[in-house]
Amino acid sequence: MTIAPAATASSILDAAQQIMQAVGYNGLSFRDVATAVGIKSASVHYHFPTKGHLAAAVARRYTDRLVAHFDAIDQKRPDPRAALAAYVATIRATLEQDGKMCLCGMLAAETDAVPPEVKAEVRRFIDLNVTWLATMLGRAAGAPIDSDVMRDHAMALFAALEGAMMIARGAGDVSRFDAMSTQFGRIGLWPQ
Amino acid sequence: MTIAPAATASSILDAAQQIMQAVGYNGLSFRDVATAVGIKSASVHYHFPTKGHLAAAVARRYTDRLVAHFDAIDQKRPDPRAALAAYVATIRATLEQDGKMCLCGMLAAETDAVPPEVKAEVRRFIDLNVTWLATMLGRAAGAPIDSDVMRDHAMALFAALEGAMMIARGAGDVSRFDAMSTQFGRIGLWPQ
DNA sequence: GTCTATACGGTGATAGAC
DNA sequence: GTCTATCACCGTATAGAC
Repeated sequence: MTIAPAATASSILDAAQQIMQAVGYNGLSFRDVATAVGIKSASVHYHFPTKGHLAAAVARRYTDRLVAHFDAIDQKRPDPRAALAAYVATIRATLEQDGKMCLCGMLAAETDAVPPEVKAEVRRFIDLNVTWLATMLGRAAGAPIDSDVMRDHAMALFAALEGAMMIARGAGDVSRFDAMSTQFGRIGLWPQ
Repeated sequence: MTIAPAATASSILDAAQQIMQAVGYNGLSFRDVATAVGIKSASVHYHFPTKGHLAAAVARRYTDRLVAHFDAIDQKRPDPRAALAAYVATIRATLEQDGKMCLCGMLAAETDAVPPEVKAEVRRFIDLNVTWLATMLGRAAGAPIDSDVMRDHAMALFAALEGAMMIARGAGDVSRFDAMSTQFGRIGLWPQ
């Protein structure tokens, strides 16, 4: 009986994700991943044959974890306002972890440099966020969910938060994210 | 008398900017720039000794053009609402040009992979946008300009628009930018 | 200013030993 | 599963001819 069947693969995904959130798909290299894990680059190829496979696997796990996170929020926070606050807090935590970008925001910016498998995962990530946010906004408003306006509103909120991560990073001051998300709330981009 | 003293340098900047808006700093290579211009990579090095110099020059010109654009808007559109509408239209035009990112949004995402000279230019770009937007928002509101809240609001608006570019690209549907900017306006992120 | 030639490390990827 | 060895290529950068 194997205790950790895919421990190395998991470590590889961890390292690759961290690198991609810092320097993007183009900045990812098998050598750096291998060094971070403590193996050689050939061993990384054993687990993930190509860079496209590796990046897609990272993005897939990232999105799967988001789904699990949504489930947890839905269970713990029945109030849509509390759920949205928890969502924003999660994004903030990502940024605070050493000033990292959202993985899918980074890949969205790099879209033209990224293989199709990865692009598909980025779209899935965006869709899941928009759908969940639309549901929460709909509940908070008491309006029917999934209307076109709700989805547009949800996408606008999602994009605003992703943009705030990006600009806070670019400004070299992660704390500015808070100032921006406060404004989003104050203006009514999301209900509080 | 030289008619075009720096025609090649200018073409190099054009090509480098286009590439960076598509695939970022990490995706930029001297070879690709040289091919696009129709020269050899050694000739690119003659004009811009290192990649850092080249990228910083691209970013500097990009920001200088923004300043000129602001001056033009200020002259032609005394009404702050009209000025803001012109600003949003400019961003939209950037995105529609073959689905490209804002150069500085791209570099902001890539921040950890970018040399300090370039980072400084990105910060200048952000500051200029925030300052100008704060001025316009202040005028539109009739409130005193440059208050802290105005700057936070301006930065939130700027980040939201940058995020909308990024997510529209990632979603593979540039037209979604319009849906999002409409929402920003509807909600009151900027006065209309 | 632009070229050819070249140096030299990084990079994705594979073959084959252990 | 992981290693060593190797590959062909891409990348930045420089020297020196024209």
